[in-house]
Amino acid sequence: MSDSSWPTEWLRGTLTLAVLRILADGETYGYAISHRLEAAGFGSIKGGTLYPLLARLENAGLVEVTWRAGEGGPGRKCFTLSPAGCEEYSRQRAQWLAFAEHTTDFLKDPS
Amino acid sequence: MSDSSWPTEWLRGTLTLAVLRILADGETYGYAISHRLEAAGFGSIKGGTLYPLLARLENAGLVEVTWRAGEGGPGRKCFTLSPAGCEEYSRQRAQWLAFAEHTTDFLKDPS
DNA sequence: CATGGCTAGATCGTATGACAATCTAGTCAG
DNA sequence: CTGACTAGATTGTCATACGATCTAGCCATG
Repeated sequence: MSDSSWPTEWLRGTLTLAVLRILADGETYGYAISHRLEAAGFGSIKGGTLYPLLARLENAGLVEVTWRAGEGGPGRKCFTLSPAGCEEYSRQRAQWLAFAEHTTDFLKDPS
Repeated sequence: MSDSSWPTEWLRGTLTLAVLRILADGETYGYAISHRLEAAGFGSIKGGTLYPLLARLENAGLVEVTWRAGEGGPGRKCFTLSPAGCEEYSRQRAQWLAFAEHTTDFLKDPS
């Protein structure tokens, strides 16, 4: 439990969903997202991973972007879930819960 | 149920574990593994995915390989879990169960 | 006997995407 | 002025999943 870094291959798939999950809590920005991911046990996600991912979300119309002047720091690019993003999040969330259950069963069942 | 295979990004991470799971039932060969994966709801895994994966397992010393003459067909390359493979499987299995629980909690908890 | 279909394994080229390293730029403390 | 921290972004590299394709053995049909 202590170190709790999951294999990166597992995180890769979940990362988009995890980001959607965080965005579902309300507007945030990249830097904060990376900290929340780390706090949530997803390890430290690097800029080279996170920013392209956010760009993909933006590109897919799942998030809306606003620039805000930073308080005590540089400007922030803030992200909110678009309606399509909310929908996509619910869909993926439900699907992941089903997937987790499915794989759990698969691993537990004898043959 | 049947048609909707999971997003490939999710399968990617789980695929190795799923193969280990199947190998844990005893000796099999590639072609049969791909059928069992499909039957288990992992979609149809192509040769270009499965054989390199099996080669990686072999390379890592997690499986042992035997050639057997095919009954009514070409020869088969049969795989068994090595002791190290058994250990690795238990480890990954436990870790995945924990991971599934962790992500489930993460998705369910409000903020 | 020739053809096509099934089993079985393997390889190649392409595309995706995660990561480390690096860069710019703003603020603040010393 | 310098260094630390926040914040976003880019670049190059590496791993790997996939589709397509190939070889090869066996069988049934025509």
